[in-house]
Amino acid sequence: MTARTASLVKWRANRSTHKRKSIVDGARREFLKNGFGGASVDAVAEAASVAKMTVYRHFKNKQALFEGVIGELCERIVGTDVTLDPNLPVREALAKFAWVTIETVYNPDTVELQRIVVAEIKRFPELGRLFYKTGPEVCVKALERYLIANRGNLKLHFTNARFAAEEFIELLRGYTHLRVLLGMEKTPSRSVMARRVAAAVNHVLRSNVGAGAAEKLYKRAS
Amino acid sequence: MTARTASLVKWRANRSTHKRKSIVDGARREFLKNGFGGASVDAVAEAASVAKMTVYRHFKNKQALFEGVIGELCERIVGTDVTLDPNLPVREALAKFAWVTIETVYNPDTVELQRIVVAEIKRFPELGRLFYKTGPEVCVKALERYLIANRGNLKLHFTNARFAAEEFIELLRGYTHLRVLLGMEKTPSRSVMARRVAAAVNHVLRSNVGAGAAEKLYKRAS
DNA sequence: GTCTATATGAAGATAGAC
DNA sequence: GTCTATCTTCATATAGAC
Repeated sequence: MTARTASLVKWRANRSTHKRKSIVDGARREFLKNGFGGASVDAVAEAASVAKMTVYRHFKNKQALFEGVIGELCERIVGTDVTLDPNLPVREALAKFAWVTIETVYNPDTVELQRIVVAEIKRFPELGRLFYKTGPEVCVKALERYLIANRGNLKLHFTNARFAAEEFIELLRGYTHLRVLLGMEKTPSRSVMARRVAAAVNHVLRSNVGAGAAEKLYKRAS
Repeated sequence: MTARTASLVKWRANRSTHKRKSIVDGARREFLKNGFGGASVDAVAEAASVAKMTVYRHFKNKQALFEGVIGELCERIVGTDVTLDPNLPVREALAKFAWVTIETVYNPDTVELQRIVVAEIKRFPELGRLFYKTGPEVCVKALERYLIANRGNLKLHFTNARFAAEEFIELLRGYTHLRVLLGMEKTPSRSVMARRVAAAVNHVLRSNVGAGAAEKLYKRAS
């Protein structure tokens, strides 16, 4: 093989992976916007500036494409930093964790992802589990571990760490989340989020710091 | 018009409304099982034991049928008794309300309805509002009114009744609801529900009655 | 009002040239 | 690997007899 043909092969491979990426990007936009049924492969191809056949070259069928896109989304929505800093005072560690979590939960892409996963749960049951394991469960487990580790240090009011962790995130998410899912409200403002952070932290610690203090903790944390 | 033709007309009208009902029933089953896109009008017609044309005779198109079915479902899922009994002690009134609410929330039909409404929120934005107004909002408002009315009587810990009411229902629903929506768990057992009832009531009253007591309250209430 | 039979159109998937 | 053009299926919606 000459140097010239080698570089040609390489260029082709690069172009191929590049196209694959643009297909996945286009498919993500289309799926998030219109759902599985609403997004046509034609639309995906057009969004990716690619011929439809090229889509089928890279993915066996529409379902494989969907699974690929949603799987990738699930894994990247929760970043790496969902641990609670053991060096901070407990209240601050909780508040910082709460801020990271609530911003992820209310991220428009996350909301759209949850909608579409719930919508297609019958057709793709595995995606429901994947979403839960890569998203909510990661957060709950991190918090649970932290609560257990700090059980002795502080007067925390819980008998079951897992249960307490879930309540924490439940209160953090709040009723607003339902309205957002139902398309009645946009992403909540920072002050609304601050209120939720305060509610969650106060509940697990059983004390009374207002939303203002939570806002300060946000500034310090970010 | 003779008596005989009159009765014939009446019989025909009855048959027509009867068919309409069976169409709506069949459509509800199909839509709840397969969603809007997954349910074909053919399937609806077959489920209703009716020719497809008859479906189009009663409903302009598939979307009108869907809106009719979902609308009807929304309105009947929340029964009439979402008021809090002012004659009961506060704790019992709250627990009774909580039981009625949580059983509605976790009713399989309700879960499926929420899934499908969320799924089709882009295509049918009004249905999201309808669902919220006829379901969650009714509960929140009833509780909010009750909390305001009883603010003076008892040492309740809230500054904003609306907010407290939402937190109550949020804790009542619990994290389990997410797992149910994601298809990972079935309808929770009565003991799990009792735990949730206790969590919600305790939170709003800031005290400590366990799930066992809530179970007793359930028996007394039903 | 209800049925059988059919038109219309959209969308998933493929054939074959380059 | 990528494209244009095409096939096929299936679901919405309608026409016309009874």
